[in-house]
Amino acid sequence: MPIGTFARIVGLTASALRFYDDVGILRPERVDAQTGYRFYSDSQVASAHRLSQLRDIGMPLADVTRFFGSDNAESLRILGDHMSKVSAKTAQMQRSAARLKDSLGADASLTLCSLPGPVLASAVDQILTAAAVDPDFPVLNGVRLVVAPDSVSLAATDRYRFAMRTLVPLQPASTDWSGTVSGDDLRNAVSVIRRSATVTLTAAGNLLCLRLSDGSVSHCQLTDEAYPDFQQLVGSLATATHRCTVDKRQILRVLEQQQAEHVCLRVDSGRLRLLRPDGDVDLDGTADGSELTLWFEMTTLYPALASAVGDDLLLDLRGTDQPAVLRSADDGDFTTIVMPCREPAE
Amino acid sequence: MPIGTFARIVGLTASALRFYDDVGILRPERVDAQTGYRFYSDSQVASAHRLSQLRDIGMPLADVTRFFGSDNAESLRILGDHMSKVSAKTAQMQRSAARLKDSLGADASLTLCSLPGPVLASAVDQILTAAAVDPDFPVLNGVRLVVAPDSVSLAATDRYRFAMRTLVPLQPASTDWSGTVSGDDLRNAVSVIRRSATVTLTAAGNLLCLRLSDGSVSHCQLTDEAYPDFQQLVGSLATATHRCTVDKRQILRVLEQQQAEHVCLRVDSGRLRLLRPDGDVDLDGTADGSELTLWFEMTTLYPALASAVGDDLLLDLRGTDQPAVLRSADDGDFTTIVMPCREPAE
DNA sequence: TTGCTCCTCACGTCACGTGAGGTGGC
DNA sequence: TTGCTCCTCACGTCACGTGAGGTGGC
Repeated sequence: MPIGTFARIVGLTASALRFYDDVGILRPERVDAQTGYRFYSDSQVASAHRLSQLRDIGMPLADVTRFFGSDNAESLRILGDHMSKVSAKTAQMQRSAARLKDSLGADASLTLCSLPGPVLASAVDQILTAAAVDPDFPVLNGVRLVVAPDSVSLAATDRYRFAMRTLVPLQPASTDWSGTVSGDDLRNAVSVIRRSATVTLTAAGNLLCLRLSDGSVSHCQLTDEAYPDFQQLVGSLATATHRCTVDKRQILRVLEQQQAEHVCLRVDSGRLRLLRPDGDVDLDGTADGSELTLWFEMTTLYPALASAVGDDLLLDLRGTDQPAVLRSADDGDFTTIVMPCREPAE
Repeated sequence: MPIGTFARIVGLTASALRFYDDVGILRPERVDAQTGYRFYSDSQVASAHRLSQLRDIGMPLADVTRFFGSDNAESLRILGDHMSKVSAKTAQMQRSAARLKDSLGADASLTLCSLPGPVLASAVDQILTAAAVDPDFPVLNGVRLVVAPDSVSLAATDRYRFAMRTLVPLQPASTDWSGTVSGDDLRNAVSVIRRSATVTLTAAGNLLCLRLSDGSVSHCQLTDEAYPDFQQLVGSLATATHRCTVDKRQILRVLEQQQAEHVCLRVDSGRLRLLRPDGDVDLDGTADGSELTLWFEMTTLYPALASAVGDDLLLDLRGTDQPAVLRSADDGDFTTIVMPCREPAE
């Protein structure tokens, strides 16, 4: 096939293919002696496609040549080495950028509050389990931070689950403030946050600055996009129709052994049961209300239970199309709202 | 000052400075008409240094020009936009690399085990709190993975704290296997792991492949560097001299309110107490053994307690220079070993 | 004849780095 | 006189992209 057709198939430009011919990385199978036309064969599609992918990830042509000259294991090593370099470089750049942001943002920044680093890190870990990873909703990748004089709350949602944690600042804050923090930036910062005795949060422009005990500063981007109004969401919940208590350890243990993608809970004569094809399980605890069968996604319910605080949990239900609320039996600082799903078809 | 001196001070090369002069980005304060010698002033050091930093993070000169022509807030925006682009590009590259690795590593891979995604994700979250972030010990940034026929264990340590979690695979595994997984890669993968009903682990060369329910695959680099022999560490612990029970919620609550970098625990007449300058706190629970005063780093002890499973914890002590062991009172699948520290000087 | 693909060859890109050949000050 | 810094100017780098000017097949 001629160069244009080949180029479209493998995702390279004709000019790139001519260049690869010149430098000898990918020679056409046949060159017409008369016209100089290059012709490629079907069997060259695979390697040209791979070449295209290697260039997409920025591998230099010298390494690409080595890659094609090596066996599978060695090629994997070359690829891994390259990506390590890429990661190291971006990590380095992110640190430099953080220092720069710090020196720029030092003035005109607003001090929000101080928290013990390990406490904030645990809270961020808890909350981030509920943040979305959907590239279509970048806002939901973020964490909502609301600072009031005597509380700091973190919230995140992926539209199926909503999690909210409240912390008490070391000193009462002097301002009210709220913003949406980049979840990726926060995830990157959490390791160093955990290793700092205290962390002071300041806001400067579209940056949240985290000042650590050793004087260094981490930065997280803030976004201007509107975050769903979760305070209204929480406030507008209907009264629960079913109140259950759940033993966290037991239900987690049962869920850990099951492979199904959906979980079926049933309220029946004062008890909560987990329905499974290979045998139902009676759960410890109590359940008020009429008979009710609810389905949840395993990937929504398990993280909600696992990140909850304490062994005794309260689960408030409102029917099959209303949110369920999960919280600690004796502690209100971490709350999760979970949406049931439809009964799976099969 | 002449170009060479200036170059050394601001971290740029003389050749780069000549180029910046030519294109008009950074003009020397004075140019000798006779010799063409460039002379820079002290007042140019700051902006040249900033220019150097901007180039280090790969900002194009066109954006650098805008940066210097804008006010503080606008400069921060330009910087943030640039870093967003950088992050987006590396994320894209990492996804492409993952696909490539997958297509290469598909053959010759060894299936290790399958686990529910949310369960694995929670375990990884727990474990990663104990992994180091020290660039001097890159191995300790990793997570040790040990697969046996009927157990999968994850372990990590930063030399002050050691955490180990055991999971039960969905089907008994057919092999014994162990390796050290990149903590960064695992941290990046944990969000998608949590959203997959099941995850199948396979090893191919120096890669751990995580195959998700939707057919997609995430990859984590494995390292060949030797990981500390933690099984020997655990096996060689002396018998505990003090056995305490601790109410996790209570001790966390107390620690969350304190600002100090160190925590002092004291065993005394059958009780465990937390000594604080502003008043000691008697902790609920029991404590066997003679009088003993132990110090811990807040950044070591708090994450150990916060990631522990269950409300009732067992704390085994062995004196001031021996590791303490923390685990759930009725559950052995998550254990943390914590090193006490010296009494702080002040 | 028109429109399309293909060719070669020279030059541009981006942000400098590298020499060659020469000068100025201690 | 020697060694050092500085100068200009041309060319190289890396992986192509762009356009000019021209050809070949339907």
